[in-house]
Amino acid sequence: MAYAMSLAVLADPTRRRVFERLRAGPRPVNALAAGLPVSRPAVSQHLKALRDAGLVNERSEGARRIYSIRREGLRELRDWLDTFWDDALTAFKQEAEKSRGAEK
Amino acid sequence: MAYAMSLAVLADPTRRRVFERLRAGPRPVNALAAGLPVSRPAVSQHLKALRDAGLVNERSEGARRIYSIRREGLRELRDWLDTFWDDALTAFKQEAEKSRGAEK
DNA sequence: ACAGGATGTAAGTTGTCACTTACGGTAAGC
DNA sequence: GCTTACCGTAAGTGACAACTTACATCCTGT
Repeated sequence: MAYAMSLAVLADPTRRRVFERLRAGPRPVNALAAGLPVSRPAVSQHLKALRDAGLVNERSEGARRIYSIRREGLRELRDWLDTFWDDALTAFKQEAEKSRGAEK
Repeated sequence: MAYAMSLAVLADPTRRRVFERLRAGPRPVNALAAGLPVSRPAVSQHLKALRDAGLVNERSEGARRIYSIRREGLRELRDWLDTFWDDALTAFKQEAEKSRGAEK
């Protein structure tokens, strides 16, 4: 059920840009917001959403909050996508298709 | 860039339910809309969105329009997800982390 | 040709959400 | 202590998108 939240959270372009920036390594909010066309509070809100979805980790370092990618949070979404490649399912689908008749 | 559209399209719960129903095989709009808490036109609109994103195929069979999953449409999203597991990237990230010292 | 079923599309409404500004809190430096 | 930087949160606003109803279109029987 968590893959639904991952999809919803990653669907927003700005939020996705923040998430992708974290691929280069852990970053404080300042660095994540720099250069983006939105305000820093907006980035904070996006980070909260990412955190609630389990997609990022948060760690305090003095006055800074360091965010980093949490790969585990992506696993459910990945698994869900894989269900569309499942062999048994594909076989069933092809069989149903074949026994159907003609196309177009 | 197509993975962005896939994310946006699959983020909607109702649209995702329609898409998941197609796992059982090709279906006409009628069958897809049956039992859903929304009207049939709503399902039609969702199918258009899925089609524009390349996630489903459409085939005419008499008066019916038969929709089916198009797995190719999911590949970019799948590849994008994989970039977060990429080994070379992880190595780079760990190295950058190690040789850090100064940031900002 | 007409009726009925199946589907796409137009137009309008409403809720949600991403954004902004303003403010509060904490940590580090002078 | 005071100031400044860093960050989260509250409140309000505007745009978009998912939905509805109504209508247009195409196909199939009779």
